[in-house]
Amino acid sequence: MIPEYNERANFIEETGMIFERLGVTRMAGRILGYLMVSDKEHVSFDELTQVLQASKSSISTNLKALVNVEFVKPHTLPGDRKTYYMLSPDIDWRGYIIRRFENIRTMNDHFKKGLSLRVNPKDQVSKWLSGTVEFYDWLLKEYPGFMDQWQEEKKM
Amino acid sequence: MIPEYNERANFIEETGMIFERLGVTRMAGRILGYLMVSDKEHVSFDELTQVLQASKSSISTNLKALVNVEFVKPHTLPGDRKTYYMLSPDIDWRGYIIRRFENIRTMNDHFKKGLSLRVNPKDQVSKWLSGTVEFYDWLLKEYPGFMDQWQEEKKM
DNA sequence: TATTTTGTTCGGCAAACACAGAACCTGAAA
DNA sequence: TTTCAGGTTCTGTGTTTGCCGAACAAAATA
Repeated sequence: MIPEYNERANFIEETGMIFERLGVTRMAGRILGYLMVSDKEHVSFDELTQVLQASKSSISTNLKALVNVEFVKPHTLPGDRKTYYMLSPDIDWRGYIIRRFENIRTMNDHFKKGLSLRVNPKDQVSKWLSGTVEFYDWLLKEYPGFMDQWQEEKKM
Repeated sequence: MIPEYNERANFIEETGMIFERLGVTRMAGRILGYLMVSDKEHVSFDELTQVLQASKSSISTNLKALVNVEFVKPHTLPGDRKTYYMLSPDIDWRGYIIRRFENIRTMNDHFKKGLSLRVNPKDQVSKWLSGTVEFYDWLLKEYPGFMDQWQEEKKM
């Protein structure tokens, strides 16, 4: 049973909304959405402008951004001047998680700095800060090992 | 050695920038920054407007938002009409991490939906999608147990 | 009752940003 | 050497958003 046109269209728009909420542009999300539900292995620039009904400039800009963060991979063919695009087959969602943990590292380092600026290292706020730092230090130390378990389990 | 005025001022601005990048307003970040380095246990509304040189409206709005997400806790004193504010002593950073994982759940559910819309469940994109879903399913199942180890280790 | 304190809320402005359209570029083909 | 295909970059515009100031509570005080 072939999915309805509207189901796909909805999916694309939803992808737009989801990624927009994550701080990416709506259009970039739509591109990803289309790449996910298109049954072609790779899609041309022109097809994107048409199916998403967007301007070339918007597609161009967002596509470049997606290629930059390696979510999308350009694909070329001999004797064809066009560039085609596909979901990067090696998007590393594990790496994506790791990058998010790095945000936490930034935050944790900042907390340490805050702690160092406090006069009384034993008052309520200081205690709170050091408790937080303690937890994050633990988390940042342990999470790579935790994530490695995935590889282990897959081998079995 | 008492920290320089400027070190604290810098810290506050940096906190603003960090939280802004996380999608919170700069002003909310500054409030948190000040609460972290102020040596008072709790801080009045008025003090915030003065030290951050911001309007009452901005402080009011951002403070309410921070109280709403339970990063900041209001504190009142008998015989005092003012409300004081402090870092919520039980900000749950573990819970914060968990909430971020919920974003991943949304994404993962969306990927499953995308997968269901594909005609050929064995082509490249489908494989990529199912690989991703597999990893995220694993992650979402296992991470609470992983995080619980923190409680265990602390008990020892 | 009038005034002050302690905020909240509303209207508006300025900056940021996503997108569109058009001008522009580059390399192949005619 | 023009023309065209395939994009990219620049400029303008509508929308969103953070912040401010001013108007507006509400409750204590005078």
